[in-house]
Amino acid sequence: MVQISTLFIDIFFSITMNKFNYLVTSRPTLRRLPLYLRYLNDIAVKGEEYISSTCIAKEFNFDPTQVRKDLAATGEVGVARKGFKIDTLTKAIITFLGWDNVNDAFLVGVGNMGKALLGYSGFEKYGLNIVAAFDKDPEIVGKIINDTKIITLDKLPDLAKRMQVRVGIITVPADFAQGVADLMIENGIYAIWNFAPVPIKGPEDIIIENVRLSTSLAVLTSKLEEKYKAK
Amino acid sequence: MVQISTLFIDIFFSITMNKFNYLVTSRPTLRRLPLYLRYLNDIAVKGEEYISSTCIAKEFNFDPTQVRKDLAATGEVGVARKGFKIDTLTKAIITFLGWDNVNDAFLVGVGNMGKALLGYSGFEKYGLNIVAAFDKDPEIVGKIINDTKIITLDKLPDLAKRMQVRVGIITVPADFAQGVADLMIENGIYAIWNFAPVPIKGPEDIIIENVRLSTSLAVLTSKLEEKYKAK
DNA sequence: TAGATTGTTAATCGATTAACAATC
DNA sequence: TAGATTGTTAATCGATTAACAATC
Repeated sequence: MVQISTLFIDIFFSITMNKFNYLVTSRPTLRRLPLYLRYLNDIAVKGEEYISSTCIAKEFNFDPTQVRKDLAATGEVGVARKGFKIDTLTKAIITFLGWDNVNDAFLVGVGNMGKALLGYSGFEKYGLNIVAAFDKDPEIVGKIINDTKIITLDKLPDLAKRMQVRVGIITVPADFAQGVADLMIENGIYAIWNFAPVPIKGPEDIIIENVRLSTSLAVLTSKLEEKYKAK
Repeated sequence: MVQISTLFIDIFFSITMNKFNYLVTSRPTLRRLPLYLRYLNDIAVKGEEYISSTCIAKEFNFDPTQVRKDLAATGEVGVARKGFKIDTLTKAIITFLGWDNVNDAFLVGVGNMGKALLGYSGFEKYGLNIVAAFDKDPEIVGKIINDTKIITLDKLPDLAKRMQVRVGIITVPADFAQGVADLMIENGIYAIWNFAPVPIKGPEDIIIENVRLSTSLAVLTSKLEEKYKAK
């Protein structure tokens, strides 16, 4: 399988093409919360008990008010003069993001990107548990990568239904992405994390996150352009 | 090397931590342009000569005015009643994004993610040419992946200076990311595409794009949460 | 008490959308 | 000409930032 070409024609920003957009929390906030979480982890190690919004804001060059508003979204309340209790705040963010509810996930496409994702054992931290990986290539089927067995794609429908899997990860080449997505949706998967370089589409009630590298690259290269011009 | 753990603790949205922010064009526009580009490619194949903003907007569920404003940023002008000439518009976007100026790039960290990036041969399309890859692991050094030779990291300073490389791609584990970034910056690299799960920092004039998966995942999982709650 | 920090309301800023005259 | 589409100006919308009283 020519897996990798899949991945990087396009990546780096998630746009949900669907109108499943009744997000209570704004996207910017949702994007910042994981940043805070990592920072909280860093400082928790140092033995601190409280952290102020001012302090978090400084770390990321954000506005303290913005940080407080973001944190308010999680329901956590701070203490005047002290700030936020690190351990409960951490838990609040994790709960808010749904990272304490583990979701079983299927991954389809065991190319380079698929392998990279399988190799990463930290997804549980984010509430994602890849229970099976699928591919069409008989060379790969049957192998075990990072404790995950590679299964032939034909078995996905049956397994998805029996295991009640809700999340699908797509790491196949562009041409197959929509087909795999359709197959997933047909079989009860309703949240799709798409790493293929084409955005996939689905019914409005399906949650789709398209990962794009090209978007990231566009920001980088256009800044480079401006820098060249400035010289 | 435990490469993969690097990658996916965190990804999926690019935040430049630096204040190198005199972007003439807004980030939202910059993120949409690559989408248009892909769409233009799709329809160019069908033999159309002109495309209207209305039509592009429909494809992405955007507002036609927004599309026109985005396209205006590239300097391309449309024709009333017809729309935009597909081939010149395509070129205008590519030029605007700087994707026609090929930048030589170094990649550091040949783990799963590094390999995935090396395996993807389409970066030239985005103005990126990975000329060398570096790693510390003697097992990998000397091997050739997708026509790119893996070189020992010690040689980076010398080569970066001699080859005048400006762009660095970081695909090492979290703990090494900042160190690699510092090494790059010391040796004249001033644009860094960081795939490590920790944001890297640098002087204000250094262009840094941090790729985060966790951000993408946060949007996905929080939507899942809301969906569960709704039920 | 004094003062840092919270939570909240109001002001600002920027991006999206609406309105519309000009064009081909 | 008629009418779809452009480019642009104005209105709206939403997110960020400022201001500040309440708190510990």
